[in-house]
Amino acid sequence: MTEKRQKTYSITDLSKEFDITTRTIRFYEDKGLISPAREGQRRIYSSRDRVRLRLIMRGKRLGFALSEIQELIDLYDTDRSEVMQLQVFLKRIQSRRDALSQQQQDITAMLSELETLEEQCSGLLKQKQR
DNA sequence: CTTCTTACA
DNA sequence: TGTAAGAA
Repeated sequence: MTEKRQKTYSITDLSKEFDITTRTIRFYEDKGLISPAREGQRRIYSSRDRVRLRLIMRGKRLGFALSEIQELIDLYDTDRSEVMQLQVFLKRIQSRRDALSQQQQDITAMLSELETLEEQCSGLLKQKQR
């Protein structure tokens, strides 16, 4: 009596919910990130697919590559111990953080260079105007 | 009217 | 990823 009324969604339902186009959803499917059921040609998305899409969007926000997200998802439904899943996830987080830190340093360096260059230019201009 | 595939930008 | 085209 505890039927899990498996709610299903059309591709447009999900596209609206996540503010993405149906093209994007099919794109992710091509990449193997999601595998919705089919009713003939139509794609039928389960609540499980919906969760996956949610994970994909989160990964995207954090700047992870689709390939990285895919790996995490594959692990998620393969190794249920979740240990390996977390280990890989930690690595991803670390490398992402390293990359951002590097960018932050690069930006700081560039701002500094621009500042000195600006000073030199304005100084040179004042000389010529005298 | 909604979704699908395929091809091209 | 967006867009367009033709079929279902």
